[in-house]
Amino acid sequence: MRKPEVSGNNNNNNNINNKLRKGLWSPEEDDKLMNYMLNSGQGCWSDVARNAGLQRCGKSCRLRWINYLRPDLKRGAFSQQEEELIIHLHSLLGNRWSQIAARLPGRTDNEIKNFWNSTIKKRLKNMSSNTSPNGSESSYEPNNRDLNMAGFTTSNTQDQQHADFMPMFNSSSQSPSMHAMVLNSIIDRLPMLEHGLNMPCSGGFFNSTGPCFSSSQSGVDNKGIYLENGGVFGSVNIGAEGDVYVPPLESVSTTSDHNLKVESTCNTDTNNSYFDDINSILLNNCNINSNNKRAENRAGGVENLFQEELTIGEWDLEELMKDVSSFPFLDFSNIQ
DNA sequence: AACATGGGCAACCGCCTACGG
DNA sequence: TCCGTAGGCGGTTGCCCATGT
Repeated sequence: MRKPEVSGNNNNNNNINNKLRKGLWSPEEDDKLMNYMLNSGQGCWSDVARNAGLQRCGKSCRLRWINYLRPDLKRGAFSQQEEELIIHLHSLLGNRWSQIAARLPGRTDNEIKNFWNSTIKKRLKNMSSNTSPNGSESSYEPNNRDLNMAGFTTSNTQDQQHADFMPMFNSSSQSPSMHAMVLNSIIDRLPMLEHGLNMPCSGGFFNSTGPCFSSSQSGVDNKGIYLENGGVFGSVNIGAEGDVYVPPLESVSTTSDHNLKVESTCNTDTNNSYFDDINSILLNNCNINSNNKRAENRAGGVENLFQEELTIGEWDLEELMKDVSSFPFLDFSNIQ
């Protein structure tokens, strides 16, 4: 965070640029940007800044909108399910925060990045040091190896299968374009969380079925505030008092026509989905009610995890490419 | 009560890419 | 083909606040 300030070191002769503000956004600025975006929709961000009467650069407006003002933001603490999915996705994608964020509706890349750096990384590091006293402390970067160190041990076979999958990201023999194609294909098939009350329906994500950014409060109809203005997104989950409603994440599912389908209730006491088991390991010694059944199922759950990835790894490229375009995943790049 | 410390997170920075002229 | 501009993204900074001493 930074104190609001007026940028005075700009050599640009443009008067506007000379008075660009930096630092924290005031409520008035937020109002201006919010009103402009709701009324006019998004155009060129520098135009947004200018037309909204903001003495901010376009980038700053974009960031403020994406990370704070966007009505579909969930905010609040990350649920366990979200946390587990982040860990899982990070193990596959690394620091591709935007890709990870695309699988967690209502979460921003910045938010996830911060969460990872402040919470998960620290936790994994602690567990790493606990599990392997001789482990090196320097240049720590949680990855699959760290997850293994932290208890994600698998049979040799499955480990190898997992390893067989991951080199797709590392192979130096692939051309960059092929590399990107394969990566994007796989990324597009990763599981994503859905809003508990906004399950994908006929029109895709963010359609209006749940308590939304209701017309009674916002003056926009529930067809989606930006859909009409250029297809930004449909209605969103905002709580009754304007608070962001954090719906229970009932399930993780990648909709009907996908091979990859993971269902998991968000209950730390139930079932042995792999998310639950990851959690039981990562949150080892934490205050989670783990029953005996869960303990017994840990190993099996981890196997499930890698079995899941094995399933991904077994898809052939043709099949991947065939289905890529059919995915209804929310792509925030389309709304910016 | 005062001060020190560390965590959380909003915002900025710099680089890269896409795109239009 | 080159160049300028805007958008996108990951890394980093620095302030606020809770907690500890």
